Amino acid sequence: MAITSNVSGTASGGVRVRFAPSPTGYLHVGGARTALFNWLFARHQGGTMILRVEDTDVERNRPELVEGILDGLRWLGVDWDEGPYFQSQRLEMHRAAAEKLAASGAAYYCYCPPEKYAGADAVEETEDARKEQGPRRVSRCACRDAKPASSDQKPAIRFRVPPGTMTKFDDAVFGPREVANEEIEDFVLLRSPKEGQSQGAPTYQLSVVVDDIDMRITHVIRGSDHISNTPKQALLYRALGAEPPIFAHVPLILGPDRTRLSKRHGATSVGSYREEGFLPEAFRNFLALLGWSAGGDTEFLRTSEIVSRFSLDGVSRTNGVFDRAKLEWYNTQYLQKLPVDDLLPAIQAELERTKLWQPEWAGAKREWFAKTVDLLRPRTRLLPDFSTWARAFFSDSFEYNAQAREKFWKDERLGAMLGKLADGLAALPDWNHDACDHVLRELAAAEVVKAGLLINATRVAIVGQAVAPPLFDTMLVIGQDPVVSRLRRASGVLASR
RNA sequence: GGCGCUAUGGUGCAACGGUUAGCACGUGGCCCUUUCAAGGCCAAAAUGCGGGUUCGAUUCCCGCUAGCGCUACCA
Repeated sequence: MAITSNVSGTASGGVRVRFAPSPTGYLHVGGARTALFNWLFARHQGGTMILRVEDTDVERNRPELVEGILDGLRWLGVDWDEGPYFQSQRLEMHRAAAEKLAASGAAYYCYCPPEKYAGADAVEETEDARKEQGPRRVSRCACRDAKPASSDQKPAIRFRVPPGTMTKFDDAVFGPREVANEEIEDFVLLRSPKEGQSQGAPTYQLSVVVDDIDMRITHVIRGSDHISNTPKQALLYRALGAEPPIFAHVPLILGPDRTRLSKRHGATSVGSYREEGFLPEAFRNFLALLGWSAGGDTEFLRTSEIVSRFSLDGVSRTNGVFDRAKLEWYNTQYLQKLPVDDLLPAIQAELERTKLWQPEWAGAKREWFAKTVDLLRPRTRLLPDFSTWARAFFSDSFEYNAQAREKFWKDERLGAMLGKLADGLAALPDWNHDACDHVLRELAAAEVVKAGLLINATRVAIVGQAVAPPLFDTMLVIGQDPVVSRLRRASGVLASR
């Protein structure tokens, strides 16, 4: 093919896959999963992951969204070895392919006005007609056989679907497919040029195939909404003298009402889950197991395990519902089970975001930080919990939760008792769990109240929350001086009400 | 309307001719816990319907139904 390529000419051989988003919106979870499956397949096979931006739709295209999509992929941990290539910079190559096909007779010039085929009116007109006719073959344009006598319309190029045969392709998920060519329309390859333009724009069908051939893609892994288009592409491959790749169509992700996941269902962008404070690895684990099965047993799989187990064989053919509750479960599992050191960077980032971070926690007080995170994590669901719910562990400036006060600061005597507790604790020569425990229980006995009353009230006093890790462990990480002063402050608040 | 795909508890998956149909999320209960989680244990909950094939169907075939996808000079 006499067309120029700007694809880097690395050595051939090996698996090559690509993720090809259109910058018409943010990276949504469906696209993210498609990207992830491509990536998992490439990494498992030791192949090459390519990123290609399909930005040929001038109308809907928003170049400024590209960076957001790339960011989403990076956050997800999906990296790529080549690209991003931009389809818009490859138009000449696509046009050349269309012209070549027209020249060889595999395609033809169509002089019909676009309105004849496109537009809401045209579709509706034929809709009724079709209902009465029942099963029928696709109609062929008259231009297929002869150039019309007169037309001032600049031509589009249509693919000439060969009559009388079946078109076949292999799908690693759905198995071998074949359709009668009579069911395939003569689809457009190159649009008729717009007013004032001399050249038409390539269509999606043409561009993907030309690019996939040029980039030597061996496996096309994409959403199953493309499966019906695939015969057209298989035809194009052969017309262009190339063997079609192996296709793998992955099931769609649905909302709770079983319709295709969309904004109506709430958050669908990967970015929104990042902002909510999900851990990328948890999100990845969740996404990987939606429409793919590792084989049964465990569902908590670190990324390296998923990579080593991933295979197209395990991909399901049924569309799946995006289950937010399960995603949250994954997040809590990662928050719980990860080696604490693996978690620290994400929590540091969260605390930096909320201006609570102290540099020494990564240095001299790193051990304290790890211990505190370890203490906190069984009770967290999302990253921001560390700077909201657990704020008092990282700052002296915190508020008393209204429900907590209501629940545990009811007793009138608490103001005085908390003051005495502060005194007792302040006198402690050694700050440890049992000593704190002892002081508190002694006081409870002396005041003839249940220890629980003091424990609960103290918790609110030192962390502002009704829910926190076990009290004496909490005291330990917060430290003697802060605990004492927080108790005095609370005592004052209680006394003055 | 046409063409195609799919069909196991509420959800995600397993069982790929022979199991008391398994696991996980969620739900309910119990244990643990002077908070709340986490954790442990237990429970309820499914093969869409109808025909075949077979000694035997969740599994294979056909029909129906339902859902979804495609049916653009969008991608």
